[in-house]
Amino acid sequence: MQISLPFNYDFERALERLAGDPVNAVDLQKREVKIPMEEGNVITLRGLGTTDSPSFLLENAIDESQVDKVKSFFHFDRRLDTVSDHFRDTNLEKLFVEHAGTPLIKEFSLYGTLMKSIIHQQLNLAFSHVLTMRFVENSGENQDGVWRYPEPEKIAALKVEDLRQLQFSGRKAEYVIGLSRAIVDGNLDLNKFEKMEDEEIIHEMVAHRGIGPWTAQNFLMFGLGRPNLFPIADIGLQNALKNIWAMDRKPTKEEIMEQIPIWKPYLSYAALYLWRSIE
DNA sequence: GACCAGGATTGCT
DNA sequence: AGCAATCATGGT
Repeated sequence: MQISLPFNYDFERALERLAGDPVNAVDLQKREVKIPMEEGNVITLRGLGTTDSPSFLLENAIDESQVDKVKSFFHFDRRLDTVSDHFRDTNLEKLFVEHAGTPLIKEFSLYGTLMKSIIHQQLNLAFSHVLTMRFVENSGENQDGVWRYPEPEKIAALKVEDLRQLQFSGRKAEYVIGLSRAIVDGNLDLNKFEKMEDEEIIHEMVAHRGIGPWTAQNFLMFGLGRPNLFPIADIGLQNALKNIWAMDRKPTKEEIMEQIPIWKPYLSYAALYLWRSIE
């Protein structure tokens, strides 16, 4: 089926960012991405139009609800011009002109989002991508050329040593296995978060060992697609602000906090574009 | 060979 | 409540 949007949408930039994660199957030449659906099939989404006149070809959906899911993953219902307008006359104006029309794409798996966030804690991007790939190669499965995160049951049954062999730290292995176990046991229900408020979700998530503020905020941004998160503990964001603001040191948490009221309710876009600015 | 990376936990004041 | 040590490895 074909979909067109009544507002600007920069699919190229969205694909470029997706392509930065080797777990994703992105073809920049064909302008398409494969989406492993939880129902078991793989959907292909291809960009046909331009940023000014965006349209898409969506193939292999098994029903209308899957089409809605893909629309949700890619935020086809969220206007982006209002986001850039909000940052006019702020100290991020240039950044938002540069990235105007760039959507916040959700991860295709809530569980995968959480695992990836844990794996990315404290590590440089290159190495965290290596670890994430080892994780899916070892326990997930490849289907039609795209990697699918494993079921939490499979990870819950692993031993710390199994992940240590993949060069996970012992603690990171404990987090990954422990959280998978919590999901299997029903103590952590990622699906119910869909209908909850940001603060309530964060409060519940950080009670679990291995999930701190940064991880919860990342989950909200990239798992649920929430528009108003800024993981202030993130070194990358601090370095990006240092560059944008031409400082000779990273800004303090207090200096960043001053800007939060100005940037809201689109903090996630500020974070997304700041990350893009240093990639 | 330090020091830092898209942090979180633990134990000590 | 706030700080330092700890974690594992790769890049600079």
